[in-house]
Amino acid sequence: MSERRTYHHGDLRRTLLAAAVTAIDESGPAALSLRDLARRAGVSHAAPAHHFGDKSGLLTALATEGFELLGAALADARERTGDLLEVGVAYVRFAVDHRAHFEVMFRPDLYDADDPALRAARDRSGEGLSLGVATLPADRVGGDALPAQIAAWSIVHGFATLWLGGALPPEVGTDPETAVRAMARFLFST
Amino acid sequence: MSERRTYHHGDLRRTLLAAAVTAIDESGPAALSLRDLARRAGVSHAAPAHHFGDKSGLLTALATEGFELLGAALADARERTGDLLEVGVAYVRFAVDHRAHFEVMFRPDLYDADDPALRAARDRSGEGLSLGVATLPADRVGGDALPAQIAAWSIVHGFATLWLGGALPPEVGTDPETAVRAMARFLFST
DNA sequence: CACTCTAACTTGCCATTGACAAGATGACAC
DNA sequence: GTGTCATCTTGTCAATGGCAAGTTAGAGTG
Repeated sequence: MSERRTYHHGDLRRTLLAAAVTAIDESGPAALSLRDLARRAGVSHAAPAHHFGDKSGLLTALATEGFELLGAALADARERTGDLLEVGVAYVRFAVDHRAHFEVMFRPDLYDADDPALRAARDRSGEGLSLGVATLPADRVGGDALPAQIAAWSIVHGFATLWLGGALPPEVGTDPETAVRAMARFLFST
Repeated sequence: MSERRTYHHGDLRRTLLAAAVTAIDESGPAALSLRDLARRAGVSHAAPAHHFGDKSGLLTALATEGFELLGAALADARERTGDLLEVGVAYVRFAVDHRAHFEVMFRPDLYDADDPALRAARDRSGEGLSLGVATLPADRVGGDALPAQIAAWSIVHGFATLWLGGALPPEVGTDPETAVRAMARFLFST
């Protein structure tokens, strides 16, 4: 980043995506500036355009990367534990650990939601959760699995969003995983 | 808006907030431009600054208005029905019917989250949900009410966010209220 | 009614940004 | 060694947010 000897950067695309993550972590996706990313990467102000076309192109790439990471995290949790609760915990953990990705992924007005690569990654990550719901006993889910899927997704997504937004009261504590498990204990205690 | 005879607009503050809602409904909060709002209101490009200071000031006012509307909607549902489910439905309905407000309210990087008026409105609207949870029978909630509150909030907030983001599969249908009720039936059927 | 005071709004300006066009560089194939 | 093309740069333009200084009208005061 600091000292570049060659005219060609060599790995600018990934460098820019990493810089975007840092910048968004610092000040949110609204304040993101392509020129700032270029400065962070030590390249000219127009270099990002070559790799991503425009700002929404860069965010499309970032969201795609995010959906791929999320899909992998959910699949891993399911294969390791076979337990829907653990898949849910992994969802929240992903949101907290990859805040910048997560904040872009669910803001389709920032990127091109019709991009084929993005759609594919998004669909794959969606499978992660529905396969997780499939680990529930059939009599628990009932005839139609859809409400169970929507419920599971809403719970973890809502919690993650509220947590990231700082909207939850301080009594919830500082560890999201603990709070998610307490919530699950309440919901499925009956 | 169209024909202004007097030098003073007379109701510019509210006009600008209404224009902001329209603009955000059209293209999301990221694309919001103060100068565009000024054009919509038929005033000069610097007029908004007089009422709101800067962009984040305008969004602070919009978020405050949103929290007040949400608080009123939740209180109304609770007083009318005394049923937590109906409070939850009102939450989702608010998000769908006041999309622009909702999208700003939970994006604190866009506004000044420490503004006193905003904090007051936010706390009042938060009460709406916790009082709703208080309508549940005590043995259902258990010793600590916090997990129940977080759960209720996460469910409706997550559903609303996913719905607005267009992330839910098309099989969910076109009426959010129906989907919320189906989800609740699944969660509390046991 | 005349006068003043001030909130409401305007005009003009500057730095920054996203986007585009045209040019410079160098890695790689042949 | 030569050409070719992706990669990156320089230069430019319109639009934006924000600030400073000026203008207007309306409300209050005598």
